[in-house]
Amino acid sequence: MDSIYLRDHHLNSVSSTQNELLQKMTNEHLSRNGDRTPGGSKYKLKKQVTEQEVQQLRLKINGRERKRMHDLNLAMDGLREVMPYAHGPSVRKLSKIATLLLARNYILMLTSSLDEMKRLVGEIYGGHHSAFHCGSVGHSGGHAGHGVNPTHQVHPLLGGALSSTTSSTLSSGLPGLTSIRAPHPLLKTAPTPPLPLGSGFQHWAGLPCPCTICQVPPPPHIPITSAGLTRLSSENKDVMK
DNA sequence: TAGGCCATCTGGTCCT
DNA sequence: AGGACCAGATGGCCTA
Repeated sequence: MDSIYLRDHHLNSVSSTQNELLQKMTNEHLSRNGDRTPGGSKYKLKKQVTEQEVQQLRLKINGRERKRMHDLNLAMDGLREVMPYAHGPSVRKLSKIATLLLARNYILMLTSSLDEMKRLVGEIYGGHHSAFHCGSVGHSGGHAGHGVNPTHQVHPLLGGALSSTTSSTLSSGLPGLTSIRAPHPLLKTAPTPPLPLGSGFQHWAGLPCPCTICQVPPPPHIPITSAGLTRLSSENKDVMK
């Protein structure tokens, strides 16, 4: 298909400056297509070579672009996997735009949940950090996942709270909550019911934390409005039946 | 059948 | 110079 597509639709309009060779060969190709006058044997030989080289170069570039898009799609699939949405063969996968918008809302929801958790911790422990059940207080190392650090010092979600000495910053409400619903025009659809958690979505990556903090029921699930999910929603209805 | 979504090709631009 | 990235164009597939 590639070669056919190349010949029939694009090669005649090639004027690329991707590199000098391609441009030079393209010009020769254009001039050849322009009048189609048969040239001498010397020209014919050069013409054939350049045409092959143009095609090879074009295929090479196309292949790179294809691979790049495939990698992008793989990353998108990886994002879909961690999204709190129903997975499965019978469920249509999220579109790209829906995945990105849903991911944004999900991050905002997690951020607000984190702030709420910080606030609760601040209220419960009131600054008596030494009595914190999770052991010694210290920096957990930023993005280290829960359970990754064998020392298990400070719960990752609480790092910022414990580092703060005042509860004023902790009780600053839920700044991100109001922005959960993205103002994206695609989100004009009616609010969707709470999205079902995917089978792969588990609290703390499937490792139940013994901390009492983690025993606190999670905040009410914020409905994640999804954009352009009308088709998906209808499919889910069928799945739910 | 129209519209949405996607894959692919392509030319241009920027970066290393 | 070569590769990465981006946006436009195009055509196919699917659904309402």
